[in-house]
Amino acid sequence: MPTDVLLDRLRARGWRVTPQRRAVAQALTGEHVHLTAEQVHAAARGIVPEISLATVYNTLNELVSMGEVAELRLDGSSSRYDPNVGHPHHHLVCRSCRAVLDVHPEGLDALGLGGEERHGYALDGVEIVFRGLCPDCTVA
Amino acid sequence: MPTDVLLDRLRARGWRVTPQRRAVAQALTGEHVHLTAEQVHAAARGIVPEISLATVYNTLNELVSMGEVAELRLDGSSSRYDPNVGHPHHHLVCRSCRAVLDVHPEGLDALGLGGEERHGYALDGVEIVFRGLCPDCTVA
DNA sequence: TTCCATGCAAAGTGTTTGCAATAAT
DNA sequence: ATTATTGCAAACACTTTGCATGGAA
Repeated sequence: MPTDVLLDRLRARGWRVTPQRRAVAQALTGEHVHLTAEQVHAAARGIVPEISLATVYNTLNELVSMGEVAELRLDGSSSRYDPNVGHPHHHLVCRSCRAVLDVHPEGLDALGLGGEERHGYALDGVEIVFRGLCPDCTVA
Repeated sequence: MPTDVLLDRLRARGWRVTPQRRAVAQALTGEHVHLTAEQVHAAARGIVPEISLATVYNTLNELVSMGEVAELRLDGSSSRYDPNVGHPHHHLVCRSCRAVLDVHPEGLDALGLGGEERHGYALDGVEIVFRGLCPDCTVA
């Protein structure tokens, strides 16, 4: 059974654990976490002051391609990183301050967003992106 | 009553119409159109060879802030531009070749994607982004 | 001891901007 | 004639990469 602790999962995959990587993993812990690379860097520097931004990017990219972290391009110029891949969810973004919250699928009624899961937001738009393989790519 | 022709709507708003802008508007015509700025540039150069990429970007940004075109950040590094704002819709993206299709809301059953609207894709993921104002920003 | 991860700095993208020349109204 | 738009090139922000050093296993 897979542990719930990111670092253990990574170690199990033969990841070489370094202080820098531990710091990045630590920054990416919790719910409603959607940090930019810059923000991860800032948080990680609080633990390992000499960590470079390049290392943060390298680490984030690995985590994403391992499927341990999701990369979100919600808007703006930079990607956000969401560690909460174990429990599928969607996102609620404030048009003004850009605050991002997780919304859980059970909270969806049809395509609206019911009580609790609306988190008090005044909704004015929904964007849905379906992913998959197109007919051509399914053959190949 | 608002015309269906983009250029007429723009003129009605007091837009100064130039050959370059006409070319951009023309490139952004049709359904299932989700071009990158580079692609719009290429298409527009077919009509006005001397149009610069900067002008394409300037024009696209105006169209977006006028609400006449939607900017999509589906994945990859660059934005895509979708002129089909009159008829709200969602998107279907191929993980392999990145083909993008419009899917119409009526085609959604719950959060799946029914027959016709599945366009033959083998689905393996859905991302939903809700937009609105958070409680703090609603007050302000 | 082996090999991988790190930091740095340079290079790369995609996008934006300042400015003088030009064209739409 | 007036004022906005254009093209160019430089500037920008974010991200990636090459390479020598250092550290994890």
